[in-house]
Amino acid sequence: MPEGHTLRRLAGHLNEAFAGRSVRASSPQGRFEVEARTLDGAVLLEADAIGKQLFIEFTGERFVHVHLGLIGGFDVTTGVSEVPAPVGAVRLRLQTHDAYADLRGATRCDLVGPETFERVRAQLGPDPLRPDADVEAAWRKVRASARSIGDLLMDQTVLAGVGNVYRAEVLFRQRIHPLRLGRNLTRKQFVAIWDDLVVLMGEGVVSGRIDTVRPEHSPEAMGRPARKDDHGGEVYVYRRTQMPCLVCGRPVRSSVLAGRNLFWCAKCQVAPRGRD
DNA sequence: CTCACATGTTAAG
DNA sequence: TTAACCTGTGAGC
Repeated sequence: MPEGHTLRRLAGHLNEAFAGRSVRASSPQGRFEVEARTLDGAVLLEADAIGKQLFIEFTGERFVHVHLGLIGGFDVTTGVSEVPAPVGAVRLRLQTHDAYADLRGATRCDLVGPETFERVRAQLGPDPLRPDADVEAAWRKVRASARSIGDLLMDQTVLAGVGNVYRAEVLFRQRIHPLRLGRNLTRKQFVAIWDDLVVLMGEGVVSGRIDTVRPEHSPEAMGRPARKDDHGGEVYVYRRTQMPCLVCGRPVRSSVLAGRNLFWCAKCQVAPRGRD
């Protein structure tokens, strides 16, 4: 579920439901009881996402800092005549008379002040979903790095919001092998990656899915039956190990880099040689 | 039904 | 580098 597009979308939903309203806060499961009790009845000013971090600002310069981790979810439901009893392990519930939001499985849900908010924000790289994002700040780090671009794209201090799906897909779309070193990319190549992320992640915010396959490679255009991916979208290489590449037909390769699965096409994304 | 694995991150070894 | 955390899903028995 949660790459940057999910959090930006979630911030939007929270604002639609609660911005400017007094909100009841509770922790039915008990994990965030102290935080909930402190905020209960306060006015929610604005929810905002920076990369994969979610900040919900309440009156009094108080922010709830949420990170969904790998499996967390924050479901927002609006327009109900009656708010139902929580089902399962709801860590934090926000509600009004006609809307509620349930947080489950999050790794972080901290009540913090403006100093912490600024500190966290300061250590995150530019977020492709934010209009004020500074692509040059990311490029400066990439161009000076002896690490691979696959590694760098997942580093939230280099670029905030990209996860394993967008990493695999944007590198395929730009035909750049994930093990190419950052310092060996051209500025043009990196800017192309960035610009593509802006488009892809922006579409993800609207659709709530990750779709990356261009029309000319779509199942219809290629005469294949449409296939449903379990993350909900149509993709080129992510979790398609051993399946034929949608462009050249060779089997998609995979390996593990820094504890995360990496996916690429060995023909479409030419492997680096020597020191790259 | 049980088990492995996942769009993530942190902390321990 | 590995384990740990938290939950849902799909594959396999």
